[in-house]
Amino acid sequence: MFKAPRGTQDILPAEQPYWQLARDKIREVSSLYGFRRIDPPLFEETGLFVRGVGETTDIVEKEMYTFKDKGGESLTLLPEGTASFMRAYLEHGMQVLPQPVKLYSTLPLFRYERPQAGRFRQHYQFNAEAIGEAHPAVDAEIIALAWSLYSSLGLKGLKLQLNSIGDSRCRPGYNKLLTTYLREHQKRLAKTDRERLSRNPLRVLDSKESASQKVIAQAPKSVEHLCEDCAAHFAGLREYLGLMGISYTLNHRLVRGLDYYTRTVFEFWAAGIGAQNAVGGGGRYDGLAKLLGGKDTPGVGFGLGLERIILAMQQQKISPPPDPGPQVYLLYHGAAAQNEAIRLAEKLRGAGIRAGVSMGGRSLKAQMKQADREGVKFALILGEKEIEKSTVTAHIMQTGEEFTVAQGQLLNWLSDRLFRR
RNA sequence: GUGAGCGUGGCCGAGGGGUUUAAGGCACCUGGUUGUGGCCCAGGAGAUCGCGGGUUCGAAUCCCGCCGCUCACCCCA
Repeated sequence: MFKAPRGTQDILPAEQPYWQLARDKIREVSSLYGFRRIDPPLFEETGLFVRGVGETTDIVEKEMYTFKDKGGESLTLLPEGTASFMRAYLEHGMQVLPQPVKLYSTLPLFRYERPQAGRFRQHYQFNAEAIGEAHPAVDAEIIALAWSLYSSLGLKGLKLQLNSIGDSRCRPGYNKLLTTYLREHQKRLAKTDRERLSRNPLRVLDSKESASQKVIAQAPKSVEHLCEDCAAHFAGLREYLGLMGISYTLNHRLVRGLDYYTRTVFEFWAAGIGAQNAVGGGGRYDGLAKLLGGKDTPGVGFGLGLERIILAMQQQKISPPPDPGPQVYLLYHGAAAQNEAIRLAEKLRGAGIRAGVSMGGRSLKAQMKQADREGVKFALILGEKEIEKSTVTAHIMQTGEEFTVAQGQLLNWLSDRLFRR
C-alpha cells in the first residue's frame, strides 16, 4: 500500500475547519494592515536560495528538494518564502510603487528534515513582507500584524522574543568579540558547541546543551555592540512597540539560522506544542536584495507555520466554526422514486439548499440511518405513494414529526424552516 | 545525519513461545419493522499480527536485519 511520503500529511476533512479559520483570519488581518497577496511559483532556480539564504545554512546544505528538469536546469522546491518575495519585487520593478511594498502569501514549503512534533517536510507558512523601507516603524508594523493575527485566532499566552543582531558594519566586530570570549571558555562548552564555535559562533548562543549554559549566559550581547545606526533602529523599534502596547522579552540568545537577517530578529513562542515552540518568526533583511543581484533594498518580514498555530489552537481548546454539512437528505423507495429524488436534489441545490441523495438502493432504514449520520435537519422521503400524488414526506430528524408536502411547495416549505430565524 | 520508544482489522487496543481456528470497544453491514434514524437485541463482514531472515517440534510472542511511525537533537514555522 502507498503511504503519504515521510513528513507529509493529508489534511483530512475533519481538520479543515481549523485551516479554513486560519486562512480566513490571514486574509482579514493582512488586508487590515494593507498587505496584498502575491503567489510566487512553488519552485525556483536553485541559485536563488543558495545566494539568498546562504550557502552554509542548514537549509541549503542539507534540506533542499533540488532536481533537474528535462532541460537540465537545476530547480528547487521553495524551502522558504522570503527569497521568492524579494525576487518578485526586483523582477517586476516594484521599486516604482509606493514604498514599502507590502506583500503576503500562504505557501507550502519543502525542507528535507526529520519530522517531529510541529515539523514536517511539507508545511504551510503564512508570510508577510514589507520591502523597500528601512524605518523601524515598518518592523513594528509587521510585528503588530503578527500579534493581531494570533489574537484574532484566539491564541493566548504567546511570548514575543526580540533581539537585534546588527548589520554588516557592526556584526563582524561583535562576532569577533563573541568568538574570543567563547574560545576563552571552550573547556566549559559542550563538545557539539565547540564544533559549532568554529563554524558559526552565533549559533552557540541558542544552544540547548546544558553544559554550555553558564558560559552562554555570560557571553557578550549583540545589542550592547551595535553601531550607532543599528542601535538607533533598535531603540526606534522598541519605542514603537511600546506605543502599540506590544510587550516583548529581550532575548540576547535569539539568533536565526538564515544568513540574510540583519538588525531586527524576533520569534513568537507558544507553550505546550512540543520542542518546536516557535509559531512564527522573522526579521529584517536589508542585505538580501543585493545578494540577489538587485539594487540595495531594505526589507522586513515574518513567517508563521500554520501547522504549529493549529497545534496551539487545539492545545488551547479553541474550536473553529464547523463545516456546514448537508441540510436535507433525500431517500427513496423504488426505482421511479430514485429518478425523482435525484431530480429534486438538483432543484434544491439550485435554490441554495445543501442536499444529499441516497445512493446504491439500500433499504429505507439504512437510508434513514445515513441521513442521521449526515446530521441533516430534514429527511425527504420519496416512494410510490409520494410519486403518485407528487408530494414528498418531510421527516424532521430532531422530533420525528412528518409532513406531507406537495413537490411544488417543497422549496417554500424548506426555505421557511431553514432560512428563517 | 544521531538517539530513544513503538509497529496486532478503518480507529483504539488485549495477548509477551503451544486450547489463539488472535480478545474487547468504536465504526461498518444485515435482521428484529410490510416504506423510516438515534436506544436496545441478534447475527455478519473485516487481520498474510510492518517486511525479510533466523532459533524452535511449534513464533503475534524470542533473536538479527530492513522499513515505517513517534518524540528528541541539529535547525527551523
